[in-house]
Order: sequence, then structure tokens, then C-alpha cells
Amino acid sequence: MKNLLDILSEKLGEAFEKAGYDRNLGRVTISNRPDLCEYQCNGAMAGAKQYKCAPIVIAQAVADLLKEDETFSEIAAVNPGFINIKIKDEFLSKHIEAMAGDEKLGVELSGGKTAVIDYGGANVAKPLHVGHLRSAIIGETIKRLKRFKGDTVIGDVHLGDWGLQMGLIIEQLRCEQPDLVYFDESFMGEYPDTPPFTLSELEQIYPKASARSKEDDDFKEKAQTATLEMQKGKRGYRAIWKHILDVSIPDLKKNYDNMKVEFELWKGESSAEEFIAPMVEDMINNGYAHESQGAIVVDVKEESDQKEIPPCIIKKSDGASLYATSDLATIIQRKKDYNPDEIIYVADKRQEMHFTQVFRTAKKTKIVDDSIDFSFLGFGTMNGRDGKPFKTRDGGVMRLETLISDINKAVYDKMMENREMDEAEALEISKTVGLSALKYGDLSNQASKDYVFDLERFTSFEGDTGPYILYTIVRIKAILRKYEETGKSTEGLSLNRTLTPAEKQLMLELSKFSSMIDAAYCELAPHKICAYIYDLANVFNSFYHENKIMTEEDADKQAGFIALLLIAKKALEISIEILGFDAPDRM
RNA sequence: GUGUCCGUAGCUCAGCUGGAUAGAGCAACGGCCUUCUAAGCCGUGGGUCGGGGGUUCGAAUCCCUUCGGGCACACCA
Repeated sequence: MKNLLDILSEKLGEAFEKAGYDRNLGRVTISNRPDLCEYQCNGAMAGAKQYKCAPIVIAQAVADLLKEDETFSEIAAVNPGFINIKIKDEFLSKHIEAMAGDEKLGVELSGGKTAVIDYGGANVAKPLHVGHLRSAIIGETIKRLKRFKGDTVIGDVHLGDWGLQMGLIIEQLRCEQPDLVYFDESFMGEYPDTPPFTLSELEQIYPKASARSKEDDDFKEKAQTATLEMQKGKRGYRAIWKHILDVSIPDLKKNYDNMKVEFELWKGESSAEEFIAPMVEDMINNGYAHESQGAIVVDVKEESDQKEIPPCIIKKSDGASLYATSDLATIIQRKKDYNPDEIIYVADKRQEMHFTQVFRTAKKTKIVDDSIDFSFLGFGTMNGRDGKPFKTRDGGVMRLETLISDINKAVYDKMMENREMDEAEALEISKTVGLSALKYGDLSNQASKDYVFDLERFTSFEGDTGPYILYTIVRIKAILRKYEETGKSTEGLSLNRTLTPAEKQLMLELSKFSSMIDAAYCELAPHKICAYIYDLANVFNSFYHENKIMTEEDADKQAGFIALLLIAKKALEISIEILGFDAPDRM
């Protein structure tokens, strides 16, 4: 259905046209002076030059034409040429009612594109840490948002399981346990089913290896060789690789699950391995790729570039493939499996260059045609309160599990300060509320910017936080529960046609829902959803204080309030569902 | 060095397809609970929108310049 601004703009546009002006001047926006009006149109000022007359003259002519219109309770031309608009209660109320009748609250479907979203970016053998947080949270929200708009979306965690890190682990393992059968060149039998390491052992191997490779060139070289051999299919190394995956993936799943982050695909860089060799061959044969300094590269610079874009390396000089190679091969695979209209990558913004290279290479080498859209949603760094990248107290990388349990603990403590509650229930609720704190804290910032993670602030129950949003929903639920306890039904109620001021404010806010979703969708901007529900929660809470619902004596009016609560609840619940968290029934 | 992003209240951030008096939250201060969860609501104070030019009837928003900061710049991912 049409949103309110479009309806109003159309009416104004018609009036502009009738008065002899361009109808496009009739664009109506939300008032930036709520003390004066609800909506405004600035078209008269924009058109003044074109028609060589004072803007107020145009504005007056338009306003005069609409004086009698049943939509407006007030429409006035104001110097220097604003048109100030207020709408009638009844018109608004009917509009919101129509919205409520729609499953998606008036949001129109996109047209059903198919998209693959590449997010999460976990590495096997490494526990999830805070660096993985944003990709997971933002990616999941984009996925849900696009689904809500009617797209078919496939989320792929795209594990890091094919690069140098694997070689590092193999070499480190060799140092620690040289007698393992995997390193015995002459071994021809079946390798054991049981991994030679536990999860926690595995998690210690990688950091050690990584640190060592930075100081020990010889070790690094060996790791590179091992990587290459693994990629080529060396049996013992592949067996280790398989063990690493088997040990890591269940743990990763569990962790993502705790965050309500769900992937349709658990593929990794390795999954596209079979496409690599033919792809590279094609690129060479078709003249797209050439040798440079021993490596195989594709030139991707373009005339219009403001800066030098280095060539995209698809084969290292030692013959190993790397990040770009597997990303390109994965595009081939995705095209084959899903033929998507777009592929969205959610990754740290520092990787922008890499994706520019990959996207250009994919199009230049005709892996995909121009109809596919690539987009890179780069996010900023999560910093600590000191403004520097988030670290543990001793300067290490904090595990996601630790971060989440810290948050849940903080929420739990605060709950117990203010409420008496059964311990088991409190623990359960603190997880729900904690997740909202974490996700809202992240998503309410613009994705592309760095932000400061402040546990104290995010878990606060005051202000612009997840818990505040949940608290608002809990309040609504409580009233609805009480209403039903009086034996009345919440089905089929009509909104009031004469509105209290706060009631009208709430409806005006609700009317923005569909345009807010559209903006968030087009701009891949989850923070707009957060900003909206925060405003909505504020307006609701004002309404809550100014209108005593349960003690309202006029039963019809009370029913109208309840009808409005249901819509507000739905708008909030749809929104947090997209953001990827839930509201408890009480807190 | 080149490119790019950012600089808005003490702190954390919105606003940026140009519009009227630049908004929130936190922190500070003052009110409101015999009434639906006070984890709330209402109010007060707090700003040369980094600086300087320009375009415009009108600039936090567009252009130029300058200062300060982050990040990226071929064989890591």
C-alpha cells in the first residue's frame, strides 16, 4: 500500500498542477517544526525561480486549493513560502487501520530477487572472537531485512578453511607431535577417525603458529608449503584438515546459534576448490590473466580510477591459491547453484580493496555478466572505551563467548537489583535481554563507522538501548494481558476516530514504518531501524503515561487504545525480529 | 606519498538527495508512583556543526582549501 507521505505528496502535486506549476514540486516531507505542523511542503520555494514569482504566492495558491480537502485539518502558506500541513484524525486513523490490516504493515515487496549474503567469516580452528561479531550481527540483519521485503536470501558463513592458516596449524602440529601418522610419508592405511587434538588444544595451536610465523621466516615458509600441499590434496594434510573442520564446526554452530545467527550454507573457501583449476586456466587461455613477477594476475585498473588499483593475484608464485582465488571460484559456484541477482559481502571495511579487485575480475573475466550486482558492506572496527580496538584487560583478543557471558551477567545483576524474580527465569530472561543489548548496541551505529563498545552503556536499561526497547514491548504485553483477563477480546477492534494528542503522535510515528523499512533496505542500513524503534518506543511511552488504558471508562475508546497497542506491538516486534532478537513476556 | 573515510554538546552518537529555532542518550539539576512494570514520563542547563573561503533567497548538509585523526595501498585473510 501507499505510504502516507506519497499520498500527501500526490495531493499536493495535483494542487500544484492545477495552479499551473510543476506537480513534482508537491513533495511532502515530515515537518522539522513539529510545533508548527505535522507535514510540510517546500516546493513553492524551489519553484519560485522557475516561475519568476514570490514563493509565498505559489504556496498561497496551492494552499487555497486544498483548504476544503477532507484530508487536512490545516493547510497554510507561511513566509517565505512553506506550506504547513496538519492532517485530520479520521484520515490518519483510517490509514493506520489499513496498515494494520496488512501482514507487513504496509511494506511493499521488492519483487523477489535472489541474493547470496556472505557473512560471518569465521575461521576454522579459531574460536569466534569480538572481531567476528559485527559481520555476524549485521549480515544476519541484512538477510532478515531482505527476506521481509520478499527477497530470497541465502546466507553463507564462508568459513576460512583453505588459506595459509591451515598450513600454519599443520606445521605447528608437526612440531608438537612429529610422530603423528599424518606426517608419515610412507603411511598408506586409513587415518584415524578421532582427531589428534581437542577443541581447546586446537584453539591454542593457531595463535602460537601465527605468532611464530611473524618471527620465524623458515617456519612461515614451511607453512606456505604445507598450505600448497594441502590444497593439492596431500592425504595426510587433508586428513588433518578434515579433523580441524570436524572439531571446529559444531562449536561455531553452537556459538552462532546463541546469537540467533543462522546460516543456510556452511560452505568454506575449500568448497569451491574444484572450480579453481579450470577457472585459472580459462582466465589464462582467454587472455585475461597473465604472469607477473612469477604470480598469475588479472589487471583490474580502470581509466577513471582515482588511485592505483593493483592487479588481482589469482595464483601465488609458488602456485598456491589465495583469498581472491577462492572468492572468485566461489562466485562461479554460487552462480551455478543459485544464479543470484546479487551477492552481498559483509566484511571489515579494510577489505574494500580486495573486494574491488574481486568484483572487477569477476566481471572482466566474464565469470558473471553485468546483470549481477555485487555489493560490499564494509563495517568499522569495534573499539573499547579508550577508542582503540577492543581488547581484553591484558591486551588479548576477547572471545565472543566471554563477551556474551559478561553482558548476560551485567544484565542479570541489574535485573536482580530492581526485581524479585525466580533465579532460573531471571537467567533465561537475562540472555534474551543481553542479546538485545549486544545487537542493538552494534546495529544502532552506522555499519561503516567505527564505534565504541561500552558494556556499561549497552546493558543500561535507560536511554537508547536494546533493553529499553524490550521494556517497552513488555509494557504493551502486560496491558494486553490485563485486558484479556477482563474477559474482553483483542480481535477485530477499531481505532478511535477522535484522537488524544499522544494517540495521534503514536499514529503519526507508526505511519512512517514502511518508508523506514524501505530506506533501511535500499541503503543496507540497520541503524535506521534502531533509530525508528527508539522513536516509536519514546512516543509509545508518552502515550502510555498520558492515557490510562485499563481505567478508561468509555469501552469503545478503550478498545481503540487496545487496537493501537496491537499495531505498535507489531511494528516493534517485526523490527526486532529483523534486528535478530526477541522480547520476553516480562523482565 | 596516493587514495579513502571521519571531525556535530563534557562523553557516545543521529541529522548530510540544502529549508524555518542543529537533535537524542549518558552525565548534572528539578518535578511526577493509593492508578496498566518509575528499567518510565515531564522539565532545566549545555553548541563559533574542526578552521577558512565559495555557490545559494537559504549551508552541519554541495564545491574548494587547510588542520587533525582512522584505514588501505600485489603474492595474509
